[in-house]
Amino acid sequence: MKKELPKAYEPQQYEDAIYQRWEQSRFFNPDVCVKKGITDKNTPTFSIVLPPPNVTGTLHIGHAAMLAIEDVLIRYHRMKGDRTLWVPGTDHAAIATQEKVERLLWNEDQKTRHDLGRDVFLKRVEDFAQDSHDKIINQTKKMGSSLDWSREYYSLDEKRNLAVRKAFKKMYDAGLIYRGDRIVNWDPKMQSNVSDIEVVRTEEKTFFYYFQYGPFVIGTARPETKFGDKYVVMHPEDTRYAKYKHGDTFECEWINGKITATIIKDEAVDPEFGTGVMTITPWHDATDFFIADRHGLDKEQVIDLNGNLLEIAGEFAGMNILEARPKIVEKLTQKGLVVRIDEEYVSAKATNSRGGGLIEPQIMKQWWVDVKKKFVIENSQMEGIENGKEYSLQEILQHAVRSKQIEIIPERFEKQYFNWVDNLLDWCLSRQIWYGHRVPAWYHGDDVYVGVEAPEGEGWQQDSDTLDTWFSAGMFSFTPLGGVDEETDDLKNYHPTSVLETGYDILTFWVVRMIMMTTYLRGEVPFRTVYLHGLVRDEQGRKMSKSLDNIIDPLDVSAKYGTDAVRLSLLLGSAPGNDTKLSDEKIGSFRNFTNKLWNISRFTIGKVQETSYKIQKNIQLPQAHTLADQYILMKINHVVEIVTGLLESYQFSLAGEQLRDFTWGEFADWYLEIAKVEGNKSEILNYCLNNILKLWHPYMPFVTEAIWTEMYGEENLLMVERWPVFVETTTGEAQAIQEDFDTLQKIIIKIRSLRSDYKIEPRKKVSLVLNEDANNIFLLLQNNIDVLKTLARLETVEFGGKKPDGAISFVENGVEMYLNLIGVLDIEKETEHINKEIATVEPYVNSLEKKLSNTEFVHNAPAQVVEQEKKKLADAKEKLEKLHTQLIYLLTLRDF
RNA sequence: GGACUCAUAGCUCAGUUGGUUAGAGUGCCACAUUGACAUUGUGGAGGUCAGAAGUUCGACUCUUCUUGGGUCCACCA
Repeated sequence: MKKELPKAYEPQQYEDAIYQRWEQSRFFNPDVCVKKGITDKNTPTFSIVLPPPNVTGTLHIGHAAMLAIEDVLIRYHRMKGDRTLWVPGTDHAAIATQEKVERLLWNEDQKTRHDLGRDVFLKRVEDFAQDSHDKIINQTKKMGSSLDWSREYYSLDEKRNLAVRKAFKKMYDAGLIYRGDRIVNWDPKMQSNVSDIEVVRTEEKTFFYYFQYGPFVIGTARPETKFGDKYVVMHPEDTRYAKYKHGDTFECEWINGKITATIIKDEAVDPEFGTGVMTITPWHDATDFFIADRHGLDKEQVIDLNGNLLEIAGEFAGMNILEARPKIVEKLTQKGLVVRIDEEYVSAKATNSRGGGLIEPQIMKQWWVDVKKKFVIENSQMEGIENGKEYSLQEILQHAVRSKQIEIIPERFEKQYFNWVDNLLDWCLSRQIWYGHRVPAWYHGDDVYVGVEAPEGEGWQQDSDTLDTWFSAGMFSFTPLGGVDEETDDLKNYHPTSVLETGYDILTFWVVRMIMMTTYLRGEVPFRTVYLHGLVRDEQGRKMSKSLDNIIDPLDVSAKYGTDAVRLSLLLGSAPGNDTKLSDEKIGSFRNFTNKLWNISRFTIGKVQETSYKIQKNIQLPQAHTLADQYILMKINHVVEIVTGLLESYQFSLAGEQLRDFTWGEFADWYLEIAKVEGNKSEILNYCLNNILKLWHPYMPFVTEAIWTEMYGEENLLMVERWPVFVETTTGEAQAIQEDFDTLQKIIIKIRSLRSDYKIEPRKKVSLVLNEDANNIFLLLQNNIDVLKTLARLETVEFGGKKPDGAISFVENGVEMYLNLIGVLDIEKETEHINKEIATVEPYVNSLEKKLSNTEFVHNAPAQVVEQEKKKLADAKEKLEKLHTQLIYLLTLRDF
């Protein structure tokens, strides 16, 4: 016989040891499960590749939410018997990690990466990354994540690097990757180009200047770019400027003397904005760049890569642009060319989301993915994409989701997906940072060689640029399982993966790129389902950030409340794709529930051990002896069905709430209380607890495993037990049980409520009398008389009696009942009570009568609904009648 | 400028093809507590479902508009 469990669950005493047992079992690896006969090798597979956390530090609570959701899916599928694989990894996060280390380097040593040189700097980044990696892995394990560590990968390791080089070469050979001069987002601070989605725009108040430019007045927020402006552009339909013709030239006085300007008509100009006329700076503005491109105009560089003015600026050459701006305006003022200045102008300032450098557009040679170029596909396994036909990457992206070969949950994010994909622009791949995969291109004179390996011969030099981190990330559905052009068992078994679970904030960064890269390289989708979760915010709904000091560290709260409580607080009370608010209080309330489950188990096990019954692990549906037994067995079966359905449809919050309501509300508050009365329930208690632990395991792996160990010993792991199976029953039977139990519950609650209203001491027992028309529930109450008496604290129950003097009446299921409260009945109070109840029932009856007398309702509504309403009316009327009788009785009493 | 999303009890949220006297958790109030449960139990108060119009026999649910939060996209100099 085992020892009694401790009174309270202390997570710290169990969690680490349990995780170790899981790891030592090696059951996180599906191959081991098959080998040990736990999983059948012919069952379906279920696979997830963990979105690899960036090695930029430690995990935040958002990662913990991601781990919790994925672990629920994984543990559920593993228990269901699927060959279940969850692959861990970490991401080098090129730009983010380099920026972080550069910042540290500057703060600690006041040095830049250039002071150290490429090799030394990279060593420093790698050390930092390694340190981050180790912390992240520890945290991930602490959260209970059942990841297959034998398959762990790093986005910058040798295998992933080979995949990057192969993919690049393949796409280059197909003409999908090209090198070209385009306008890019240059960050002078980081000395790198960044992609459009890495740029954030914030509104900022600036001055907006109106300058005289020949016969025109032009507006600009950036006078420092205007040196080279020699084209003046207006809308072709703008009647104000109809007399000027496209291509006309004129001479005018400008910043550094006379220039010749050319008139250009282009629809990109908004006649409503400013004066409807502008000059363009194609080298430093994207709009201007495209205008210049359309008309074949000259492009001249004005600002260098450090943000300083070039020779073209004359006396301002070498000056930083921000320093030069007021001086240029001053000079133009002296020349009488400033018309006016709008000081309240709001413009969108572009900054690098990593590091915050001010973006200065520049024309530069970079590597790009051409998303619109058609290519002949040869490896397609996708429906609707035929081999030998031509498609562009963009078309395949559209098709994959439109044809539902990839399902996005919640569905509304499909709109965001298409909004992005339909307007897709070429993807700029190259970055001038050092940390990351190198562009696999080599130069020798004017020759460019793109390949997996460096070319033979002297004098070749590798491109110094690195690749956008999302280029390698775009292959993460398959590179952890096998390489490009390589068929491994893992790829055969686990790819496409079942679901990509990630935050909605990286739908465009990552999800789109994964679909693009994988459909091209493998001819199949990377995953079947995309499940997007929301962001975790603080209790006031703000984003968590260091500056607000509102960060909740998963390790802190895990130590304080236990990992299971943290997981529950992240899983419950949130909807897919919606942000959730988290607070200490919320986690605390789930810690309470964890402890409740512990005590439920403690009591249940104790109860069973009082009898000669021996606890079983594999237990069939037991025989019910009482209504309560029938009820709880029916209920647990029902919960299995509901929870399984909700998990299958990714409704983690609802599934958890259903389980909690069942466990706390039905099982603990009712069934266990009844079990104390009825006794002799070892088998059913064993059955219930067994199933409850299994159902909770995906949500609360530690406490359930700890209890399981107490019940069945160290040699059994709940983690690989079989998920409960829903048993088909006749619905009529279940409904009858439900109705009977409902009636019993309602009577007990009513009596408790009356006792509370009349301030009857909990210890004091009272008597219940049911009048003579109690036939319909006579048997029900007779059969459950002990339960009724104990839970409602009744001395006696008398059937078919008359109303005792001084008793209060109530109606339940059409039966009038009297609670004998001799000496405590307060006529005034009771009158008030009844009146209050009448006041709620009367309008209800009226509304039902009105509804049913409405012939349109009776004709148009389905017969079933009409019947339902009729029954409601009959019940309510009966109740109202009895309330009136009671009221009259009270009035006669008062008259005495 | 184009979209998306949210608005239900003090707080956090359910409410899935339109038919409920609108629910839960938490907080609050009252009572109880050697009892599996420091972290418990029982009971209670608390909502014109943001506002307006429409469709319908019937709207928290569908449509349109308004108001107020949040988010994404976009080359307004």
